[in-house]
Amino acid sequence: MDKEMMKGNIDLILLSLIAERDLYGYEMTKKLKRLSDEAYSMSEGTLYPALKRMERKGWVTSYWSAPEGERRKKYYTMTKEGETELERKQKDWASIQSLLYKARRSYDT
Amino acid sequence: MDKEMMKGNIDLILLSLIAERDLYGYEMTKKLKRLSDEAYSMSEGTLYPALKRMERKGWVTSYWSAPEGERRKKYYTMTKEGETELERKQKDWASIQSLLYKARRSYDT
DNA sequence: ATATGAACCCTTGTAATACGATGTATGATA
DNA sequence: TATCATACATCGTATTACAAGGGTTCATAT
Repeated sequence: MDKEMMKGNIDLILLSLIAERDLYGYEMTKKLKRLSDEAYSMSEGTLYPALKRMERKGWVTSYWSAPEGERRKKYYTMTKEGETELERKQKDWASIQSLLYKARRSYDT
Repeated sequence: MDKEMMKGNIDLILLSLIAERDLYGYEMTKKLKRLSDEAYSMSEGTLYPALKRMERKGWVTSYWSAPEGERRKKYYTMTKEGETELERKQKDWASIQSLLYKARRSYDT
């Protein structure tokens, strides 16, 4: 997978995951790898700053889990603002897709 | 349109346009604006460096047009390498789309 | 004549980003 | 006890998109 193409799409991907259910960071990397059939590995140097950024923007919030005998995990959950932003990004994605479609058929225009 | 989301997609968009037929830079901005129903304006500060970059990578080549009585225009045309790269980027785009699709249905996984 | 604006090309500076490298700690397993 | 997977985090580097600015040419309006 072209890493340059992930630029700008990282947030959309993470928001899509978190919208389904609360996840912790490390779990996201594993899940993305599995969902992409091992094609894409999000580096932790990408993931954790991205989560911080999204929290700062108010799209997600986090909480620590502390069950007995388990390792601590920091879970992320969506906010209303995050849902709004996700919808916005989904629309943008669709717009770019439409633009690409038209570009491939624009010889005479 | 979210400008952060354009990152990494600029090259794909431009390659898609140039693959259809040779274009000059200024023409590309007008065409993109029209194809997007005025929603997206690619700034010239984005366009020209992008074209230079792609030429440096061997994806496109350029030539000046010099018809009588017309302004000079710098046209860009695809190379074999550019076609290969376009196909690669189209596959990457499809992969991300598939990943997004799966992410939205991954509650139990 | 000349002012204006559109068409056309380009560069520079800034902020944001993705990621490799690196660090730390804990729990399980060999 | 050594090692590996799990889990969180930061820093430095290269790359990027874009606003702002600069320049030329041509047509049209004043």
